[in-house]
Amino acid sequence: MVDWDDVRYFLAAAREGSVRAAAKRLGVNHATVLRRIAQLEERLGAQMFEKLPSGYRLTAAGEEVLEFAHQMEASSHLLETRVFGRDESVRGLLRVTLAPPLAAHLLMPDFADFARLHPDIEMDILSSGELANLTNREADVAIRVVYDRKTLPPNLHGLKGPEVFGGVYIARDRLAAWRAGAPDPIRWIVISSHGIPDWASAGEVGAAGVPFRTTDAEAQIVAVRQGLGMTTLPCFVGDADPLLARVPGADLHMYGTLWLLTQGETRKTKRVRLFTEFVSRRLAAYAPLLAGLSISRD
Amino acid sequence: MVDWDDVRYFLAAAREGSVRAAAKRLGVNHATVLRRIAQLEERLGAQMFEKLPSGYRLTAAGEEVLEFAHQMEASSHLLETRVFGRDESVRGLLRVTLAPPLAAHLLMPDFADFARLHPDIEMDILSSGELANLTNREADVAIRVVYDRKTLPPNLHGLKGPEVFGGVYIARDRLAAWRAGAPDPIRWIVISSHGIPDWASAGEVGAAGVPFRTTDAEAQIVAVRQGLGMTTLPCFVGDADPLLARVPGADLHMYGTLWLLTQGETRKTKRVRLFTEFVSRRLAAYAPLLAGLSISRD
DNA sequence: CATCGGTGGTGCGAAAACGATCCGGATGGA
DNA sequence: TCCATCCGGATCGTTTTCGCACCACCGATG
Repeated sequence: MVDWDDVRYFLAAAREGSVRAAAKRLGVNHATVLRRIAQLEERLGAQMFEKLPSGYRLTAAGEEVLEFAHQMEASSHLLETRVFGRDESVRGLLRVTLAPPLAAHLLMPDFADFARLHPDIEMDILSSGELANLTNREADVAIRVVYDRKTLPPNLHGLKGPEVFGGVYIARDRLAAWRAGAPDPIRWIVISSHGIPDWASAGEVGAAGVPFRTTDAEAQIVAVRQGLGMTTLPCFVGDADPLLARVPGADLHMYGTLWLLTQGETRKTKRVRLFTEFVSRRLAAYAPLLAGLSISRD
Repeated sequence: MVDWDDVRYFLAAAREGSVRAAAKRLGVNHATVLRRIAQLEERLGAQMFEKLPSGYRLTAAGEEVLEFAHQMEASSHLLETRVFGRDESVRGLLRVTLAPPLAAHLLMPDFADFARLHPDIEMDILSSGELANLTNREADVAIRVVYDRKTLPPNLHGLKGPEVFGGVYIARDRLAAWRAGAPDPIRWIVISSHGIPDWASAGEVGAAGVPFRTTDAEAQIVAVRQGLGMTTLPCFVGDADPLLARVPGADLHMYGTLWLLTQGETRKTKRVRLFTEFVSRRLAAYAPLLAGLSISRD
């Protein structure tokens, strides 16, 4: 008899394209994936993959099997969401996925409040950066900034939040030094994968020199605080930071609209309802900050 | 993450209504089913069953889960049949040789199952009695009862199966009549070429009169059913026959060990591997019956 | 040409799952 | 009533599985 769980390993390997990547995603050792796939191939009596030096590639047989593996996965997800949706108790696990800056600079205190308010809810904040998939039951609630509503997955239920604006920021003392006539060039600080948004202009302060690149948002913010230059930041980050100031003359720009996303059955759960309503209220209170209206321009 | 294979155990328990029956069907220990279901319930965070003294009954949550478990099973079946149907090398002839009683009284339903599972395999059951020679390519697979392992041909690849025991049997109503004091002598029924095995004693029932001889095993069994006397039979024949009973006081005796024998090149072919693995699993499930443990001694 | 990060594959010791076995209790007949 | 036969559950060695540390190999990169 085929071990159904082997199909899960097969599916991961088929998605990731290599045994090691699949193992990383599954949170197990790559040798385990290797063995489970070998076992599945043995029990099915057919090769699912071509074992290339560059990784695993599906054979024709594997392609056909993949279709039914997806079916099994879909049923498995339905099974889990169904039983989760039945759970009306406040106790239990609640997994929230959101962008790291939202967690670190805005909502973490509110999450803490919520956790104190409901000690029986085990909270799991997934802000590693990857978009957790609600349909795959990797999270129960997603908080995302969406620019075009049409890009929202149609199977998710969305609760609309405030709009998010961003601006161009620089360290306060750096700005003062520039006004005092300091000659050092002011550089653009950008996240490597992003580049300089086309809407960002340097305002009255001219940017010069080569860009300074960081890999993540936190390093970017620290770099700006150090006075290396200026960068684009969401207003709720820049305006809330006492060490930063907006670059005069630089315009704000709408990043998008915040959405609280929930999925199918889990939406009915009491703890999901409690959480979304709680966060929705807090977000409404943050609306001016998010829109960049919390400070007067200078 | 939920272990998909746990769903398989859940499904079996839901179908059978008890952990032990599910374990029997799955061919595992009942403690295993117990653990897997407990694990599934823990990971889903909900009870699937009411644990009644009379067995497991599905809860409302379990009923809902059952539907998707069925979906997973259906996908799993499709997955397996697809990969089997895809495998061109499964087509072809498969010749199996085994002793007639094994075919007639034990394995024929399993052969039928295998044939239904693999409609493209043309099966040839050689149970005429003569020992087909694997080395001479008269058969692809041999199922034999071997007493001394050293008598196995060294060039054959053997897959060891359960041990086979035999006992002394008599018709139930004949036994009852004897207990009631019927004066008719109880005769030994033997196959002409065999005689009475030296390990066979009449137990509490004394044997009298001349032996009754038959030429083949089927006639021997029919004769015993008619109440002519008692005879030695493999337990999987005698215990499975509702008209027969063991002679009280007569001991069991080991006939030997079942072996699944394959030869050289044919062993590598898919249909041979499929068949041997299939039969091996079935044989493992028959182990208690073959060992004479399927009924309590009387 | 050396290095470095990626791949699949392989032994070995630790850890988890398993099977065998026993137990207490419910249940249905003799 | 007593006994046999189910049931779920707990315990205890044993087997299987897993994670870890390696290895060889390939390709890109400096």
